[in-house]
Amino acid sequence: MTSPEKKPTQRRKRPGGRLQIRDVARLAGVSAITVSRYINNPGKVAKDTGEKIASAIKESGYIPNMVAKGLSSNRTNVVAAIIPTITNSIFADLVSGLSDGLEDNGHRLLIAESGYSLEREMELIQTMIAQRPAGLVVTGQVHTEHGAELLRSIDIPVLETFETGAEPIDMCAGFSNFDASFQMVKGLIEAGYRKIGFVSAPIASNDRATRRREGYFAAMKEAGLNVVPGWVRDAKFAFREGARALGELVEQHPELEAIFFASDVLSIGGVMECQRRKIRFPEDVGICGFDDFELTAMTNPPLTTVRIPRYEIGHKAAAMLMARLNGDETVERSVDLGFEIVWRGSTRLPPQ
Amino acid sequence: MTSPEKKPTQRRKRPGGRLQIRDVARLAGVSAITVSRYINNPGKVAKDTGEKIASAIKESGYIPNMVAKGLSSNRTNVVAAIIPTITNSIFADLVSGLSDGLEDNGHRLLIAESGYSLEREMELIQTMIAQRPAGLVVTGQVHTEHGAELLRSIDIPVLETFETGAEPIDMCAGFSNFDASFQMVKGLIEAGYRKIGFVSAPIASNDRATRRREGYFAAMKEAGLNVVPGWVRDAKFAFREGARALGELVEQHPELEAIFFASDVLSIGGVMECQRRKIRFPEDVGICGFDDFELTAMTNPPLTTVRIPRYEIGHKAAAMLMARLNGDETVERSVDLGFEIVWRGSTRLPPQ
DNA sequence: TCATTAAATGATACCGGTAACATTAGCGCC
DNA sequence: GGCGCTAATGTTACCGGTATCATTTAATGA
Repeated sequence: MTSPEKKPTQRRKRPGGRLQIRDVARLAGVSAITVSRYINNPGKVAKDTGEKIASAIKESGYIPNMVAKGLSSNRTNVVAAIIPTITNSIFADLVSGLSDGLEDNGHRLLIAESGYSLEREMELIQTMIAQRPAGLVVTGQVHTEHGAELLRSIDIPVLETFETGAEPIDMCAGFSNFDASFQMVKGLIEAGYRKIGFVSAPIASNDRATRRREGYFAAMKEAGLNVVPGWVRDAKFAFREGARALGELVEQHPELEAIFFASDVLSIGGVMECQRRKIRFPEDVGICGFDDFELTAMTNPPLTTVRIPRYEIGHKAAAMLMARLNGDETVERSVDLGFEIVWRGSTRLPPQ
Repeated sequence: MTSPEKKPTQRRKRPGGRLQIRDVARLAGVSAITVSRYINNPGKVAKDTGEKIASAIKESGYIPNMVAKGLSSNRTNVVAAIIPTITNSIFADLVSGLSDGLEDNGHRLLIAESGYSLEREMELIQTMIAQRPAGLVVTGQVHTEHGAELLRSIDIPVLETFETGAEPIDMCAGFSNFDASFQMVKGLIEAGYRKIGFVSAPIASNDRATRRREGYFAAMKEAGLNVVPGWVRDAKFAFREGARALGELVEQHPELEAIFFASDVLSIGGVMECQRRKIRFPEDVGICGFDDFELTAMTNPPLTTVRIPRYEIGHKAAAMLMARLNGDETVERSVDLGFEIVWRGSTRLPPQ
C-alpha cells in the first residue's frame, strides 16, 4: 500500500503558500539575491535587470515576506507603541501622528493599551520586545523598576512621550506638564482668582497627572495662596466624571472662584454640568481645561485651556525614531514641543 | 598584522543579540526543541523537565523571538486592522475592543489608518499582507476591486466591520446602518416630524454613511414625505463641521422641524451651534444623532441618538478571528450586533 | 521474558529572506 | 598586456525558531 521509497527531503513544505522571492527570481532569470537587492535598493542592480525584475514582480503579484526579512536582517519595520488607552483622544491624536510619520518611512505600528497601569505596561514591554520591533514608544517617564530596566537594556531606540521633565531613558518628546499647569494657574491668579479648585486624573501610575498637580500646588504656593484639601479632586477620564467633580466642588466649596480641570475630558464634562445646573461661567465660577480639545472652542462661552501638541508629539516621535534607525546618532535626546495657554471666555483674562 | 588563519564559519554572527532558545536549553540541560515544546505546550514535557526550563527562563530573562517563530511556524501572533481614522472615537472604541480581545489570546494588534480612502485602504492591505498577519480586520464592506481581490485571495481570516448588509468576503461583524437610520427617521416621523434634514459624512468611499443616507431616504419615501435636496448635507468628521451644517440648514431651510445628524461628532457640533445661536431644541428644532457618544447623554436636554455596539464589534471581531485560528470552522460568517434608538429630550418622542 | 505501545526527548532540515564573501566582466592606466 | 579597481551578480550559510521524524525510556501485558 504505502510505497517504500522515501522522498529525500522534499523542497517545498507549503505548496499553498505565497510566492517567494525565488519564484520572482526565476521569472526574471536572475538569482534571488538580485531580486532582494532590487527591492531594497534598486540602484544596486543594472537598469535592464531592474526592469526585468520589476515586471516579474508586477506580473506575479509578489508580496514580500517581512517576517522572513525581519529574521534574516535582524531588523523589522514595525514600531511598537504602548499607550494608556486609545479612547482618550489625546492618545488617539498621538497615535495618528505616529502612524503618519511611520507610514511615510515604510514602517508599521503595533499598539497596545496599558489601561493606566504601570504593571500592565511592564508586561506589554515584554510582549512587545518579543516582536522585535525597530523602536518602542511609551507614555510618560515613570515605569516600574523592571519595566525601566527592560527599556534600558534593549538595543533599539526607546521614546518616552508626553513628558520631558526627567532625564529620558533613551529619548523623549513632549512638554513639561508641570510648567503648563503652573503657567495656567499663574495666569488665573493674575486674572484675579484666589480660590482655585483643581481636578485631575488619578495620579497613581500617571506621571503626567502628577506633574500637573504639582504645577498647581507650586503656583498657588508661589502666590502665597492657601489650598484647602477639598479643592483638589480626582476624576477618572470620562465626561461624566468631570461633571460629577464640578457638582461636588460647587456644592461643597461654594467659595471657589475658578476650577482648573487638568484634562479637557473633565472640563467638558464640567461645562455640561454647569449648563444643566444653570451655573454661569465665568460669572459664577471660572472654568478652564487642559488639552485643547476641538470642543473647547465651541462651548458658550469657549473654554480657556492649555493647547498641547498631541499630534506633533507622535509625528516628532516617529521622526526621531526614523532618524536613529537611519544611523543618525546626533538626534536630540529630549525634545520639548511646548504648550500654549489659550485664554478664552470661560475665565476672566489676565491683564494685557 | 592580520592573522592569516580563516575561521571556518563562526557560529554566532550577532554576539550582541538577545538570548536564544538554545541558551535557555543549555542552561536547563535539555535540547532547544524541548524548550520550544515547554513554551508552547507545557503539558508536552515531563514535570521536572518543565520546572528546570521554567527556572532557566526566569533566571536568564529569556524573551522569545516571535519573528523567528512566525517564520518557522508560518503563523504569526499579529492581527492587522485597517480603519479610516483612529481619531474618530467610534473607531477608537472598536480598536479598544479588538485590542482587549486579542491580548487575551496572546495576539498583538497592528493598525493603520486609511483616511477614508479606498485606494489607501488597498495599499494598506498589501503592506499588511507583507507582515503575514494571522488575521485582517477592515472597515465596511466596500473596497476597491483589487483590494477585494486581495482580501479574497489571502488564506487568513478576514473580517469586515461596522456593516452587515452585504455578503461578507469572509466574515463580518457590525449592524445594519440602513436599518438603524431608517428606524431613527421612522421614529421621528411617528413623533410628528415631517420636514427632516439629514447631515452625514461624505458618502464617497464610505459605505456606512451611504447606507445611513439610504435609510433616511427610504423612511421618508415610505411615509410619503418629500425630501428637498437642500435638506441633505455633507460634513466631514469634525465638531465644527456639524456646527457649520446646522447653521446653514437653519438659515437656508427654516422650515425644517428636525435635523438628523448621522454621526454624533456632527450632532454634538450642531448642539453647540444651537447654544451659541440660542436655538432651543426640541422647541425650535428637533436634533438627533448617531453613535451614542458619552457626551450625548450630557447635553441639556440630552440627545436622542442611535446606540451602536462600537466596543462590542471589536471584541466580537477578535473572538471570531481567534475561533477561526483555533480551527473552528463553524464560526458564523455574518454577525449582526444590533443597535438601539435612544430617545431623549432633544426631540419629541414617538407615541408610547 | 520480550514484543508492543506510549511518553519524553533529541537530531536535522527547513521557513524565506539577507549578510558576507566570491566571482565575473569591463575599464583605465602605466 | 597585465594589474588593480569597480560594478553587477551569484553562492553559501545563516537568522532563531519549529515540523518532522527518529530515538530512548518506561510501562503494559500475554
